[in-house]
Amino acid sequence: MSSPTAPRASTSGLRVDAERNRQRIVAAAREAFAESGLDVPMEDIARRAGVGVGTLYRRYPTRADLVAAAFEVKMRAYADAARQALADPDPWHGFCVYVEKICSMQAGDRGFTTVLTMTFPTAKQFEASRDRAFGDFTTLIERAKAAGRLRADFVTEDMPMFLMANAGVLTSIGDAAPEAWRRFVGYLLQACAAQSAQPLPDPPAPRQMYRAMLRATGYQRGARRTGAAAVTGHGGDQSGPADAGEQAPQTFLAG
Amino acid sequence: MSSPTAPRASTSGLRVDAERNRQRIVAAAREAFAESGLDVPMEDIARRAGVGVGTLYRRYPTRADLVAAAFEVKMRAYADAARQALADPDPWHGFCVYVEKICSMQAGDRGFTTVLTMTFPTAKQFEASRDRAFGDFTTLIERAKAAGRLRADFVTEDMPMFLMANAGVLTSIGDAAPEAWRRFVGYLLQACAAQSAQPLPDPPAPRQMYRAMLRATGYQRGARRTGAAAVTGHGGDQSGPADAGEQAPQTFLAG
DNA sequence: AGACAAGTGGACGGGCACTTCCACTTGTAC
DNA sequence: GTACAAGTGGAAGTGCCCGTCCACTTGTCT
Repeated sequence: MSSPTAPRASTSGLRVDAERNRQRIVAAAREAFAESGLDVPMEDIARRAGVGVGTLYRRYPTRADLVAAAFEVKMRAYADAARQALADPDPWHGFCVYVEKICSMQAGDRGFTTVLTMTFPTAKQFEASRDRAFGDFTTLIERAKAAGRLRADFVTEDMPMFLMANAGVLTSIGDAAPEAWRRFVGYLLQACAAQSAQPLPDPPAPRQMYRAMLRATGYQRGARRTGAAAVTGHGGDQSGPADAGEQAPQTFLAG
Repeated sequence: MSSPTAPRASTSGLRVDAERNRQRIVAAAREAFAESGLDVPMEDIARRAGVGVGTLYRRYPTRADLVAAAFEVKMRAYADAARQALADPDPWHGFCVYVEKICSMQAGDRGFTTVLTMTFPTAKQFEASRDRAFGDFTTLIERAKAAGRLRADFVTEDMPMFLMANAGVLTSIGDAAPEAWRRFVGYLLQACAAQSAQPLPDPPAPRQMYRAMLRATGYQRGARRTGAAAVTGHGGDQSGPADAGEQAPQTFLAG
C-alpha cells in the first residue's frame, strides 16, 4: 500500500510462492501424521513437502499449529458425520453408523486417532467443528434413547472413552490386523443396546474428561514424544500447579 | 573351586553385595515401570536403585531383560487369577471377575498395561505363566459358554483385544479419571453376555495377534520411545524383511 | 531494470537418552 | 593380611530430534 514495495499477494496475504509452499507443507503433514502419528519428526514433514525445516517453522511455529492446519478438513468431516447420522430416519441405526464411522476414521489415520482423544484449546479452527459435533451427538443419543434402543444410562462422555479404547486397539493391532477394530466396535455397540442393559459403574465426570484430553496438549510447545507418560512431565507429582486456566468443563470435543 | 580366589557367593552365584544391588534394581524397576511405563529412562531406574547405570546394564543388558525380571512376580499373579477364576462355582461370575481383575491389574501399573499387550519371545521367565494363563483362560471361557452365559462367538483373541482397548482408556484418562476403566469394562462384560448377542465381525487371526504383540518387542534392543509409531521403524515401508523367525501362532499370551 | 521486503534452507547449538568402557573399589578365599 | 576376580559408577561417544538464526534467493511493485 504505502511502502514502495508492499508485495500484497493473493488471498492469504502470502507471496504466491510462499502460499504454494504452505499448501505443500499441510499436505505433507497430513500424509505424515496419517502414516506415523502426531510424533513424526518435523524434518520428515519438511522433506516430504520439499522445503527446509526453517520454512516449516516459520509458517507453523508449534506442532499444534501444524496439527490444527492438517486436520481442519477432517475435523469438519467428523462433525458432518454427526449431522448426517441425525438425518437417518432410524435413530438407533444412525447412532450405530455414526460410531462405526468415527472409529473408521480413526482406523484410517494414526494422527487422527490421537487428535480425537485430545483437545486443542489453542486451535480456534477446531472449535466450530467440535461444538457442532458435540451438539449433534447429544441430540443423536437423545433420539436413540427416546426410541428405546440406546441404553438410558449412556452419557456423552462414553463416546470419547470408546474412542480412547479404539485407539488402544488400533495402536496395538492396527498394523497386524487392520480389521480387528470392527469386531471391537461391534462389541461396543451391542453393549450400548438398551435391550438387556445392566447397571454400570459411574462415568467419568465431564471435567475429568476435559483434563484427560488436555493431556497431550504438550504438543503445543516443547512436547516430548511418547503421547503417553512423558508429556505432562512425569506422571507423579500430584502437587502440581493445579491448572489455573482450566475453564470449560463441557468436555467431549467441545472445549 | 580350582582358582585360588573363586568368590562363589550365596544362591545366585553373585557376590553378596552384587546380589543386593540386583534386588534393588529390580525393585526400583518395578516402581518406575508402574509409575511411568516401560519407557522410563534407564538412568532413572539406576538412580532410584542407588546404583550407576553401568551396574544396571551389566546385570540387565537389555530393557527387555529388566522388564522380564521386574514383572516375573506379577505375571505369576496374572496366571493365578485365571486359576482362581476356574475355582468359582459360577462360570459366568468367574469369567467376569477374571476380566475385571486383569483390567484392574492394568489400571494399577502402567508398565504392566503394556506388558500384557505384548509378548517377549526372549523372556523364558514368562513362558510358564503365559502358558498356564492361556490354558486356564481357554477352559474358563469354555465353561462360561457351556453355562450359556458367555456368547458362543467369543474367542480367546478377544481378551487381549480387550486389554489393548483398556490400555487405551487407561493411558488416555487413567490419570484424570482413575475409575473410568471400570465403567468401560462394564460395557465390555455386558457385550460378552450370551443373552441377546448379535453377530460380530470376524476376530483377528491368532497369527495376527501374535505379530501385533511382537510389535513393541523393539524394547529388546535399541528401542526408540513412544510405544506407538516409532517402534517398528517408521510405519511405512511394507517392503520389510518379512519376519523370518515367526513361529508360534498360538497367540494370546502364549508365545 | 532496480530495489527491497518476503521468503528460504540447512547448519548449528542444545537436550535427552542409550550404551560402552575402564580406572577404581570391594568382597572373598586362603 | 594379601591378592585377585568380581563388581562399580559415571564419563564419554553416539544418535535423534528440536527450534533458532542468518546469509542468501526470489517475487513483487514501481
